[in-house]
Amino acid sequence: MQISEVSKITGLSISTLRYYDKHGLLQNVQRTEGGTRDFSQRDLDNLNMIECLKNSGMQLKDIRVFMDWCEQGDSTIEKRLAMFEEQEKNVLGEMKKLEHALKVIQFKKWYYSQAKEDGTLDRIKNIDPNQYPESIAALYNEIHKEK
Amino acid sequence: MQISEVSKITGLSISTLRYYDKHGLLQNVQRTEGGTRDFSQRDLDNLNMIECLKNSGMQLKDIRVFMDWCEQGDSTIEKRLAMFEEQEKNVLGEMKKLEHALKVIQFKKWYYSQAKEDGTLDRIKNIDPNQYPESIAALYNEIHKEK
DNA sequence: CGTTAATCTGAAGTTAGGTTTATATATCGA
DNA sequence: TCGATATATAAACCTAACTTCAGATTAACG
Repeated sequence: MQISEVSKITGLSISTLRYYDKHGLLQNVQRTEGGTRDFSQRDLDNLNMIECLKNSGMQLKDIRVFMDWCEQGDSTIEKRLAMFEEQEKNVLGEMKKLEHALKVIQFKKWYYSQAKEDGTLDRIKNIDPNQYPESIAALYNEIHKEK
Repeated sequence: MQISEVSKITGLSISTLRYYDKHGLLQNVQRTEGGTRDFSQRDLDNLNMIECLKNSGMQLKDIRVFMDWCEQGDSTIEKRLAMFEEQEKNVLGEMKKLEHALKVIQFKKWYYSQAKEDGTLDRIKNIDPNQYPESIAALYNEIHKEK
């Protein structure tokens, strides 16, 4: 499978694929007689795993370490398990942050939609929080509760 | 309030605070006679908003635009509302990605915990997916269902 | 008042994750 | 086989978001 084909399938640019190969994220990509890369299904699977780990917030250098472990076989099973356990924590942490950000954004959406109706911020910015409608007050309290 | 104090409160480094000021993310930070910054509660509130928008995945240059709009008053209310609506979509998209990544990670945790018990990948890597325990099969199917 | 600690500025350096460019080969359809 | 594409490499370039550095000034303490 040629690099342009893999690019289309994965959505990664050709230069990114070459970059990943060069930096050891794909192991032993086959080459034709002439030297052009010949990707296999296994390479596609690896690219999928890389994409997932990237989406989970992992850095390429750490993904590379993981890929190396995969090459090394059974002796690295425990390390790989530990890595996924660690990464699960990271993802859950990121999700918490996003959830908080989402609440702030939703509160602000309400706030500015009120201002839009009024044509000015004057009223809304002076409202006492305990006069917010119930669902908004709930958001507001979650945003401002201490950790 | 001195820069070192703000640094402690926000957790941002002193150089980051100066960087934000220089790049227009904070408006009109007051200065003492001698020229040292004198942060106000309003600056702290702005830093909080910046932190939130950053956590939601927004870039500093876009946050700067938003901060400028805030300075400009009522004429930018609709723009600000539109920005939060857009940002809500972005956050929801990010959360979807994280949720997918989390499923893959949890599947892999199970996979490698099995391998760890066995001491080898030999058995687990050859199991047919429809022999996975029910909860794992559910994960597996969600991971592999097409979009 | 002196000195130690904190702050200031502009400019250069850093890291991650690519992209672009220049130049050279390879492969493919007619 | 020719000409048009595709691919290869190394090296330079790029952006975001900071950090570090050098040199100067200011503020705080005893």
